[in-house]
Amino acid sequence: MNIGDVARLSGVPAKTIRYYEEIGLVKPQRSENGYRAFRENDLHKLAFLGRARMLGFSIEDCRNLLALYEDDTRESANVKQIAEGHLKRIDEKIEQLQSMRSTLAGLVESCAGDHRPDCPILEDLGSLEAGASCHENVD
Amino acid sequence: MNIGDVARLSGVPAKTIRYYEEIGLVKPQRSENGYRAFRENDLHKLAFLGRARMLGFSIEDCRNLLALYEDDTRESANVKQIAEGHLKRIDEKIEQLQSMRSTLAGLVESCAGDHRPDCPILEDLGSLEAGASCHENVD
DNA sequence: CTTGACCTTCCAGTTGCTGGAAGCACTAGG
DNA sequence: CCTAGTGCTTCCAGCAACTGGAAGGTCAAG
Repeated sequence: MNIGDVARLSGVPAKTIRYYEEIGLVKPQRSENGYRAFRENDLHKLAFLGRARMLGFSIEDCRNLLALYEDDTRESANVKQIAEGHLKRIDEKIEQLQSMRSTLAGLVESCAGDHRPDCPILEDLGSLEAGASCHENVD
Repeated sequence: MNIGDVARLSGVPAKTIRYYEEIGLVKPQRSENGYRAFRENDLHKLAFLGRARMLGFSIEDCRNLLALYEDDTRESANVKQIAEGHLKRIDEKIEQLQSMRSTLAGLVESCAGDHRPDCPILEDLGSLEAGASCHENVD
């Protein structure tokens, strides 16, 4: 199979597949003409990666999960541990976003949104006290 | 004020302040010795930026908000529009994360997490059907 | 006069791709 | 046999929003 075929079948864009090869996640063989030659196994790996990425796993998590996927002697505890770690990170992110959301929603609601310049949103943002002390990374 | 002072007072790291200058968000003057010389106004802008970033506004949003902040003839409707747009993006992100979360939580729960290799998480990730058709960007 | 804290610039790296240019490879049609 | 069109290759650049570090200038205290 050429890269276009696996791209279609796995749902992972060709560009991304080349990138995954570059960082060592897949290692397709090469045909005489220099084209990447994918086997069934590669296709499965790519689908695996696509799905894992859709669930928000980092590339490094994916690398580890893939290693476990390929390892018949794995212990499911290791898989679960990675998944739980990720779940925790998701929960933290959700909380952070919800906290942002509630602040922002409050501000939006309090703003008239008319032709006048008065704006509680800008007033809040401009207040020195509001943020000078706390320091979170949102991402 | 030197950069260290405004960094302390605004809560924005010095590195980040230099970056903000580079991309034109602040334009501090310079002292004889080449040091950046910040005035009260710059300090307020930086605090504004810090707070806006904490609420998840993009740099481009911040640029626009800052312009409105500085513009006495603004209409609060413009501010509100930016804030509402951002609020919508936050809500979408939250939904996406919650959808991930529920899938992942289900998988985690179904995994024994013991010394045996059987693992529903890996089985799900490995299934071709699961993700080949849908294509979202998570961020 | 030296130490240390501060400041400067510039360059590289982060995460996970994505777009584009330049250039082969292959297939179908005239 | 030539050509057009599609698909493949590599490499380089760029996105967001910083962050770290090197190499060096500046300033106040002891």
